[in-house]
Amino acid sequence: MSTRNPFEARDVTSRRGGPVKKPLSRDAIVTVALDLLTREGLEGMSLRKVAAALETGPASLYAYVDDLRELQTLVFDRALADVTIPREPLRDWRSRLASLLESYITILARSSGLAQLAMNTIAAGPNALRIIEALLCLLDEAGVDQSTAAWAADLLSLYATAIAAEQSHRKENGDPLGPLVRMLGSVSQPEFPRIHASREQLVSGQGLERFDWAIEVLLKGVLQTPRQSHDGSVSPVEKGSHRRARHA
Amino acid sequence: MSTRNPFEARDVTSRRGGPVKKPLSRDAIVTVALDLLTREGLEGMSLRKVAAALETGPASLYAYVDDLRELQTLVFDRALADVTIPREPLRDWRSRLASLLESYITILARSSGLAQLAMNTIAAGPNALRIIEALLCLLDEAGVDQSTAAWAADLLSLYATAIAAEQSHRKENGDPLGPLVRMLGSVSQPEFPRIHASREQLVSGQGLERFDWAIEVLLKGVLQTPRQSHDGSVSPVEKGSHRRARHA
DNA sequence: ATTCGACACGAACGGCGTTTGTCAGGAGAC
DNA sequence: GTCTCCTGACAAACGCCGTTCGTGTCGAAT
Repeated sequence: MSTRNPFEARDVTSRRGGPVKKPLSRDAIVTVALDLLTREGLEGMSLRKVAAALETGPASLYAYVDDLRELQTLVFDRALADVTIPREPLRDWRSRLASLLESYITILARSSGLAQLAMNTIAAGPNALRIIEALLCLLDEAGVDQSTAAWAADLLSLYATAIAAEQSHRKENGDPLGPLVRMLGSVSQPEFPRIHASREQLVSGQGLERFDWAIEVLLKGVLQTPRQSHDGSVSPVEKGSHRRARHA
Repeated sequence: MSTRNPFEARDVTSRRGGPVKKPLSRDAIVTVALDLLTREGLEGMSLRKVAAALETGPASLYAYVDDLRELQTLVFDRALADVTIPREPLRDWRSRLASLLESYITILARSSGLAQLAMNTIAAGPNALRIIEALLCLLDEAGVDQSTAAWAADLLSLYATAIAAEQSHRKENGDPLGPLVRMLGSVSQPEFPRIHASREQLVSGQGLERFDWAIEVLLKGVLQTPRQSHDGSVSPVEKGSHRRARHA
């Protein structure tokens, strides 16, 4: 596998063409693949199926992507293009941050295929960067120092991805709660007393309710937990230099 | 696929046996599969490979597991058997909780195969329940009400799983930081100024450092964010009843 | 002794990702 | 204009996968 940056578009000029079939392009491949992923899940996005949808053979795709993994990465970033970055200047950062994460989760939870892909793919494309940049801006606006914000952005996106996967998994099963509820329902009280007592709460809070609580938790925690300096203490001088850097 | 509880051991008496081959058993299958997963990743745990390691054919495994998915679920829970639940009564809950999560992350991050499996599998087996029960106990000891603890346990385990996956992914690549660093290193400053400024911090803090900070964040947040009751307020009466239930 | 149920497992089916090799078309050089 | 080279297009093939089907064997029950 090459070390070429997969997000730089190769200038490939399609040699195929004619009155009947459209020329292939990476854009078309990613578009079709995302559609298949959304409708049929990760297994529905095989190279064969993508190629068939484009009326060609799977080997043709290798002129545009190195392998399936690269296609998956491109598809994931393409999906993130739909995430809305809130930009109203009069709106408080907290609300905008919650909206950003909510949009992210909504996009990912749209289909279990996408959520599953997100759980296994490093988000490093232009759209992912757009989102991280927005997170960092919002955290800065919240008064979080740059160093802490870096880790907080990671924490928030990790959690958002995990929540999206959880929601999409529940959405996928006709029985929305599925095997987990069956397991919790059959838990023996002497063996697992607290689980037994909490079994309804463990699966409660679908959609926004649990998300809202969790964002509260994460933001409260982040705002009160600046990253420690190397000697383990948070010094007022460090805070001061943070403020100066901001106006540079 | 049946609705049988996969964690209840089927009483299967092996009909195969003899001086040369050991009788198959579910335990042996799961053990071999976990070993293969650890050494060769998720793709290394195919039914064919597991069967070959047991000197049989893949079809033989269907007497013991319904399908590959069930085997994966069993393997995941088996791996969680190694998670250490801290039980020293004189040790404070915070320290024990951090140790529990650290043990969980260590086990999962042991191999990228296991971490990947954890990202795609609902933890609902006996060992997973053991961990959730311990989390709930510790949160109770921290003074967190039952309702909030239910969600907090979920939040903590989601995050721990995601961190483990992140760590295992980095561990797997010889270049421990890999494509993400390359991407961050080539980010353009005018387009993504905050990412550019934070690019080193975004990937800093391997191992315990970032984990310790994140646990601080999550615990601070949880302790200050009880779940709202249905009418949106937290009432002292509700806290009272929580305390009474505790001594019941 | 006979029958039944279930483990054991090879063969086969349909599917996958990827590589190899051939063809055809376009660009560039002469 | 002709020739050569490069590259997109893509069929065929390879090796691998999960699962089903069918057959054989053995032990328990009658």
